[in-house]
Amino acid sequence: MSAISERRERERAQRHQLIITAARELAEAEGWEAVTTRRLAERVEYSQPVLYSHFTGKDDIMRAVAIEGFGELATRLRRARLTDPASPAALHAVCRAYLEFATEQPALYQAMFMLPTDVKFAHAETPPPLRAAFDEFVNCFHPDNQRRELFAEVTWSALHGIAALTESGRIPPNGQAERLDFLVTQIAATPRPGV
Amino acid sequence: MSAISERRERERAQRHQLIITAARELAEAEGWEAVTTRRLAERVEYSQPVLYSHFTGKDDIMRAVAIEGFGELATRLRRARLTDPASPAALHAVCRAYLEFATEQPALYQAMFMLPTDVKFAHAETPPPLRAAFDEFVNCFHPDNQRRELFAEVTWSALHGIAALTESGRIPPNGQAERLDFLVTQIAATPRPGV
DNA sequence: ACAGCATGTCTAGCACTGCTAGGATCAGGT
DNA sequence: ACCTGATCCTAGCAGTGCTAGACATGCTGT
Repeated sequence: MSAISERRERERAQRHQLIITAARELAEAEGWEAVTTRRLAERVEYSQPVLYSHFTGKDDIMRAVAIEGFGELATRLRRARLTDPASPAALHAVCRAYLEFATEQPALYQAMFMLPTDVKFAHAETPPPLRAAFDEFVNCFHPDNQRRELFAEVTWSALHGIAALTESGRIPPNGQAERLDFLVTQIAATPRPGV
Repeated sequence: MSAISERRERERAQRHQLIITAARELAEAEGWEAVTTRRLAERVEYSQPVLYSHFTGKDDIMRAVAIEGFGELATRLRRARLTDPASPAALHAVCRAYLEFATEQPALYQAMFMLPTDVKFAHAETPPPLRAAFDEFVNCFHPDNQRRELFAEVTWSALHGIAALTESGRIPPNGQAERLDFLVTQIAATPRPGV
């Protein structure tokens, strides 16, 4: 392997990442429906078919963006949890961090959790960063709690519901803090009949 | 207005409904991405432009399907609530009915709550059936509860999260009952520090 | 009863989409 | 110096939502 082909391989890897970043920026700026292969190719200053030498298609590019997002989400959730590891505070911090992530980067969040995907979630082939992000929720609950996974699953689902409905304009963006407080309070509560 | 033009208007109204039903069936059978204006036109046995004499475009057809769904959802939720109006049981029944609705008719649910839309939700122009559906959640909580709307909002969001993540394969379909039980228990609980 | 108007419908086409086949260009090794 | 293989681009395909213009039909005023 010559130095020249090494350089080529390096450039190829850079271009791979360039495509991912360009797709992400374009989606964040104008939405995923504006991310067409032509515009993307123009943006990375190559012709359209070059995209298909890196990815199998548009879906594959979106999947790459999503996986990049899983890593970032995991680190943000982890940092939030470790900032205040006391029991209910940690859950509250992680949940807030999750909602912030979703609102700050709506297109990225869409690629990760809303648009059709074939990324395996609760599965053996689950990307490790995704599993890591989920585990941040699990770790908010006491290790003795045998239903931690269930707790985490429902918490995550509820947060996703809030994020998704807010992003599509089906829930007013105001009062997010109240919803968050209420959700965390109830999840962390010891069941007692009431209402 | 002659009898003939009355008949025409009647036929036109029928065709309007026919388009909506055809779109809905096609979406339910093969997903919304398979609902193209050409296939839809072929299905109703008219040419493509006829669709545009009834609706402003594909979005408009999907909105019509969604609005039809809001009515059906409202009646189902209402029936569930009235079957067992006692306090926590009603909430449980309504939530279960919501999830059943989402799983039984995934494409319809998508049009209503997942795909981009410009239907106003918490707003003056909200379609009455949608408001009625939401009120079924509100009515699960005691009228003295000054935060009923918040309760309902978060409950709905959590259910939507579960439904959305399940439908897109991001959550395994098994264990839906456990998630439902847990959610309702926590929402109905009187807050007490725990975990 | 008939000309003219209005309504309704269709064929054909536009600009766009994701994706791909084929040829041209250029570097590498012999 | 030549061949080989990889790389990249131009051009094109089938399909998308949507629309303009032609055509036929049937209602209406004289």
